[in-house]
Amino acid sequence: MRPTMKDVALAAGVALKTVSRVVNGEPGVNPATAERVREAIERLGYSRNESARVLRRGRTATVGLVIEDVADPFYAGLSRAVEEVTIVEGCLLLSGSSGEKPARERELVRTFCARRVDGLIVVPAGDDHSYLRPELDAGTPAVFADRPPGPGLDVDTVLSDNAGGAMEAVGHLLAHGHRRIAMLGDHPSIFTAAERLAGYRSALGQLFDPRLVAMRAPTPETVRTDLERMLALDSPPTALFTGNGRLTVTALRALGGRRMGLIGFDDFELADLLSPGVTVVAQDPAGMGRVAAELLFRRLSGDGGPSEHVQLPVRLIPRGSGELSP
Amino acid sequence: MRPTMKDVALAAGVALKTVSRVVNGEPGVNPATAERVREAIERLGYSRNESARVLRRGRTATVGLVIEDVADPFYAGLSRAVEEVTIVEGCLLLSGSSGEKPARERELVRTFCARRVDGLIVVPAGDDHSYLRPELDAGTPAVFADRPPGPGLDVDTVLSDNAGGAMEAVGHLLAHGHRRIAMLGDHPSIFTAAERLAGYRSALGQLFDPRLVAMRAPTPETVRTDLERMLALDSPPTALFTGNGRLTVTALRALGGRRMGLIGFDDFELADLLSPGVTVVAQDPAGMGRVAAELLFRRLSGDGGPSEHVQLPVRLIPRGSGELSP
DNA sequence: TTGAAAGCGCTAACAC
DNA sequence: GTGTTAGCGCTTTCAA
Repeated sequence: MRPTMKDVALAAGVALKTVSRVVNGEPGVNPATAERVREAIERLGYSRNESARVLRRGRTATVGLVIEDVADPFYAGLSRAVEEVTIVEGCLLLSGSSGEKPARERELVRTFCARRVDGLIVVPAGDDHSYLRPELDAGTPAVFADRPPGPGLDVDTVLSDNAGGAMEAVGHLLAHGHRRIAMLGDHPSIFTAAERLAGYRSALGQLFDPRLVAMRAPTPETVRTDLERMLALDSPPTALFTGNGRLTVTALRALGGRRMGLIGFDDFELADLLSPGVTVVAQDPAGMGRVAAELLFRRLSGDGGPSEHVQLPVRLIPRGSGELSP
Repeated sequence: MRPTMKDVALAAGVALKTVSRVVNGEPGVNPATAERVREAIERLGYSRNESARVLRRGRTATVGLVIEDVADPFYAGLSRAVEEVTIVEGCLLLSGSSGEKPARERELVRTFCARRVDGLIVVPAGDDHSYLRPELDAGTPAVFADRPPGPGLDVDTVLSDNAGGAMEAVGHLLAHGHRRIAMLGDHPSIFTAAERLAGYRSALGQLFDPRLVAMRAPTPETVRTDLERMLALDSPPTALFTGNGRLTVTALRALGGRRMGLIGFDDFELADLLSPGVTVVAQDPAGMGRVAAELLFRRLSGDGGPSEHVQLPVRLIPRGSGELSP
């Protein structure tokens, strides 16, 4: 069907290896011969079969990326940054969304490994990564982003300063006079959610009140219910800290214009256009992707040093909602 | 390094072919033998080398997706839908962002083809796709989404009803009493931008005024400049039609709370939370991705019928900004 | 039910 | 400079 090197060699009247040399830009080919080969390539519409090349060389020039959901702006930004670095390094990106399901994460990683990706960047959904052991031992490096791997796996990680960001957010609300500060977070089995809860708690100290905390997978209904319950308390919250971008938006809808101190973890588009503007603790998804990818490519180029653990700073952006008084 | 079928065969005391049969679930293997093989596979941590398999079989079980930018919510939604279908079909997704650069689109397609993807889904950046001819001839089907291919290429397409949506938007503003309706759109060399401009123009008829139209790659500065120019006219616009999601958001910022009729093409998160809510013509990015992917897989399973051209409906969602009177 | 041999398209190692 | 040979790990074909 498609022409092969052999076909090109035949057409150009040279040996197969000469075609290979031309295709790969190897030195030591007579310019005239090379020209003849190039002409045959053009004429036959030849393009190198990468599968064969990969099989022979052992490197696929492909990186696998497992995230939670490409349709989530945070992970979309991360993906784009990973892709950017990957392209520069001459590699391609295989990617897949786990949808927060450990089984799917595992399935994706397995599939990527069967395709012999050179390396992996994983935003884990589960917390048992023992299945990665053989792959790591076989020399496929992995970098974990956003969340660390389960116990027993010593790999590079790139995480945001989740606890610090939450502390800063709550501290900011405290500084503006709030004493009853509620938190809506994702299920604490998710690393980032647990870290942010820890930061929230430590910033509140004595003021901590478990009735002002709701941690579970958010839907419009659960958020509404949780908020209503809290607002019906004897001393209701005057401010709210939301544990991720989706929660912030859902909470804004549930609040329906009710005036209340609010700081959300994660920045989101249009946060500045709402009134009041929404104060957020901004992460840097693109930075996270870039750093993770660069770390991976350093490993791929032979860096065998001890595993690195990068913590990315977060940034509080005051826009109004976090500066309301109680 | 990694164990091969040969290693497994040796360990299990069978021939290589028997291992192959077990790995691929082919019938006609003695259960006891199969068990022995499985045990050896487990013990050695064997996993099939897909590159070798691909080389032999000719099919990669991989689909290539070229979009404009994963970090754009529209394309992120499309990607996720494509991924969904792809996974169900047992394939993997290679994807890349063209960043609206024809050269990069071409490069990505080339690279994907060199990896022998089974099929392609392309949101084109350029309008010359003659380079795809050899790939199509070699039997790699392609589906174009969001925008059609350049002239001379007869492939399946999945497009939104861009002109119809624009007409509906402008008609809606007219019905609410507006007569001076401006349009901000992307550069008309982009298919969707041109189509939406055509719809705008045809809905306006005699009311069309070229001074109320600005079509160019949007940046905060250009949008601000264009709007200021229009608003300084003797009879300034009382309403605005924006040609895509990014433009809508940028225009909202530039307007800075100024009360003005507004309908944007593309829905966006939080459009309902602004005040007034932003009326939009919503596309269905996930539907587009799904339909394109399904079309591709129908081709892959042998459907050789004439090329299909799906047009997806759009939906006007009134939220307030499009219902303001002049 | 099992196995031996050939070969997918390419690159590495070595002649010439 | 150029060509020959071997073999990457698998599936296909055919034989036992």
